[in-house]
Amino acid sequence: MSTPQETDTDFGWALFAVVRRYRHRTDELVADLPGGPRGYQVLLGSQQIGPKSQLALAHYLGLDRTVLTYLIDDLAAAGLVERRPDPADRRVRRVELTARGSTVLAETRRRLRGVEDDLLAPLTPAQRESLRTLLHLVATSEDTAG
Amino acid sequence: MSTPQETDTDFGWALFAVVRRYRHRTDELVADLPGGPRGYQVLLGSQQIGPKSQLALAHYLGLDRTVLTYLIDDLAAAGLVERRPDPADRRVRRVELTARGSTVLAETRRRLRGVEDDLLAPLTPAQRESLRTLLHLVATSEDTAG
DNA sequence: TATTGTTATACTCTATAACTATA
DNA sequence: TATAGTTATAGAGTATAACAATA
Repeated sequence: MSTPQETDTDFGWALFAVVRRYRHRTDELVADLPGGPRGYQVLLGSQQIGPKSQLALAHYLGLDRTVLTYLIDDLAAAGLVERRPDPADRRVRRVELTARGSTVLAETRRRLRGVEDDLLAPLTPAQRESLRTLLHLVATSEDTAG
Repeated sequence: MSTPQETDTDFGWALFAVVRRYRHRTDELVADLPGGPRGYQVLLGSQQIGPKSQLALAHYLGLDRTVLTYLIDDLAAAGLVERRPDPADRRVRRVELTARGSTVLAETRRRLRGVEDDLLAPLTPAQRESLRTLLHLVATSEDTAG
């Protein structure tokens, strides 16, 4: 009772609480996409790293390459991405967004942005900016642990 | 190209990136607990809300009550929690931490705290405090969306 | 009739290994 | 021999419904 350290490990707790609410509200927004939330992540990742190999994309997304095969199968069948052979290495399939994939991604991002705004509504604009920046810092900093 | 909104929806991306790293480093710390990460969450939730019904605990944790049954089965078998009948309502089983459960929880929290410190090491102490506070605000604010 | 907790079933997701083709 | 991608299999996790006990 005299040690107010209750909230010390609440970072992990708060992290998962926020994720739970985020997913709860965004699941329906990406439900129409092949692969749902992970399908969206593949589209976003493809745009972010450009036309790389599936393996590179899998590493970037933290997914297993076997999972990525299924996801890309479905996204390609829906015409959102294309597998293009790499002229320099015929084993490699470069994953590229199609024009339609870009459109769908942009539209989905726009709707997700609405949910984010909603979720962060309790914060002031300055606080929102701070939270985005700090979280981005933690997300992109080098991994220091073995 | 002229609209620098690339990072607008990166809140969601950063959120999941941080969670992925957090889980990757903490999974082994809770692997010994019955139920793994979710077992830990049950222990922490039990302490946080006190001896409530399983249904109340399930709601608090965002878990399904059927999942909670299995988790509590395993935690109880390991002597970390106890199901106690509620004298006021014989349908209800109050979930309480045992002395050993409290010890295990405290020790696990201590180790998780080490991982958090590691993860947040790129930030200054002031930034860490800010991030914890802001995330906690978002996590605990009232749900405004239907 | 509604609620708490348990059990049973099926569905999804994930992890592992084996396979093909290229290097 | 090693790597990129695919396929097949089994395991874990999850959701749904049905059930028993109590309110």
